[in-house]
Amino acid sequence: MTPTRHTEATSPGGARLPSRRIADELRTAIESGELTAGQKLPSERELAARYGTARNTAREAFRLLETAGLVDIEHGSGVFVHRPAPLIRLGSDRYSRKYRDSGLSPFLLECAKQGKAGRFEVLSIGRSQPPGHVAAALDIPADEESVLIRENVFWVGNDPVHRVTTYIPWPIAEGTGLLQEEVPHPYGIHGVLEDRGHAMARYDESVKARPATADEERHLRLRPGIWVLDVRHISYDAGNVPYELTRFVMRADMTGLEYAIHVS
Amino acid sequence: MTPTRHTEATSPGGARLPSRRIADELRTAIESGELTAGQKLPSERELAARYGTARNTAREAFRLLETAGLVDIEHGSGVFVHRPAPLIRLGSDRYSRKYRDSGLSPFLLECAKQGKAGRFEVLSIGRSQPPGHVAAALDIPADEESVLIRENVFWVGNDPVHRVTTYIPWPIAEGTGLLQEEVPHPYGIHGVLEDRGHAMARYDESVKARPATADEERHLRLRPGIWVLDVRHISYDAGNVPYELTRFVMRADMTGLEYAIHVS
DNA sequence: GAGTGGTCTAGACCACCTA
DNA sequence: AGGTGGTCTAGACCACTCC
Repeated sequence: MTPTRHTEATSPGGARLPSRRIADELRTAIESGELTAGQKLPSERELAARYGTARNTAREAFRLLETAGLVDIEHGSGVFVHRPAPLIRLGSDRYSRKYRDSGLSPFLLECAKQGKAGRFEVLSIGRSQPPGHVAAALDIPADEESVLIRENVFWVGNDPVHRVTTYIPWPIAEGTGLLQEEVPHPYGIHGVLEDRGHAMARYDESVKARPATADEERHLRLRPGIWVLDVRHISYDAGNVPYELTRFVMRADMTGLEYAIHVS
Repeated sequence: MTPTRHTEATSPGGARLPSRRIADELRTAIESGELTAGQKLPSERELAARYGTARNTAREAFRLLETAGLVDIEHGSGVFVHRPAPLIRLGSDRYSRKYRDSGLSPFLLECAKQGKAGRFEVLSIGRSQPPGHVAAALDIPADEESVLIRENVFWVGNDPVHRVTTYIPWPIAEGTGLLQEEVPHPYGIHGVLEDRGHAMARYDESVKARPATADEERHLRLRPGIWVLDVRHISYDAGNVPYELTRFVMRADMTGLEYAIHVS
């Protein structure tokens, strides 16, 4: 009940525990810059010997640091000071018409801007029943095959970073060629929808972070403990019709979002 | 190299491991709804006995589930199916003048909208040297005491949820009363700055997620493994002058962001 | 005080990486 | 092959919670 005050402690109260003590000393060395990103730490066995503990205790110290994002544990190789991954940044202007000349879809546009090689892989395409919250947002029936669903994985270099699911009301998608893998427009899905009479006038995005599901860990090749950003995007045309909903699940250690907001 | 395909497996390859097996069975029970949020799981000792393993193995199973966000482990009480915390949602219109009548600052406005009791606690106020990236963004010298810094913790109910640091160029803050704890304006800091000639015309926000630091775990009372949203907010006035930078560190399990974007 | 999780020991064997 | 982390055992004692 009475919170202990410490000037320097990183593990209040538990500083006496061997695993915390080992972790704290390594943490201090990392945060002070004495150990630099990518540098290899002593092995579990060596730390255990050095501190006179069981190997499991040294191991527990490494776990604490891994959970805090300070080290990367690599099976068979060793433990290394965490090396932050380069971010792919998504700007709120990525749908702007000013980039139309680039002939790139929003995701590839961002990759190009940031000098990265991006591509997307199609997981599935099909007409089907929408989840309830999608039906509600797009104002379509939940009990019919009322949406086209496209599932993609976006890659940056050799890393799968985004798991993307797009829902388009079937009456809008029908006959546009969006059932095929190859999107029949240089500007991507949004180009097709615009030709169909739905030009983006505004969009809403809601952002949450949460641990990855087992499924997402597989698709995005995540080690346990990495969180994802879960973004729900809804596009509206000039008539205020919601004509497209996309859910982005993005590995949070490699993704940044940037929004420019005008205040009225 | 050859990824194994499983129809039902949640832990590819490792399904043979006792800890994974225990975790997978509990995970299935949770995801199927057989165990519901808040429900108590068997104790480590009971699981160990039931599966004929050492207690540590049952314990490891619980750790796997905790990392995935599926259970909450409570020292002395037991392990419970994870009960998601209610979100505090921050909308991109929270600085809009249309809410001026409410007489609430943006954060308290959001709390009121969502029927929650919000308050903020002042950690520190002072004139000091800005960090380099702040100096660059606000276009002020990094080697002088050129900013006013206010550090707050925002509370929702009994939970500290946001750690907030605001930087205001000293020439703007000087003489406004912002050095005192009590902000001399019903609309908060932004009211004061507006009276000072800096009305918000637009703002930029960049969003990232990352594990909490030890310091943040303490201030926000987080258990290890919880990530935070790290938001860098810069306000611009009608003359395009950046007059305020705020860094929000928000516990990601209790925070949602919502943006409405107009496309041109 | 009984029951729960938290930490630790001292060993063993397995899985993976690098050479 | 040798070194590294990954998992497991069968105990022990500590710290916390709840009755």
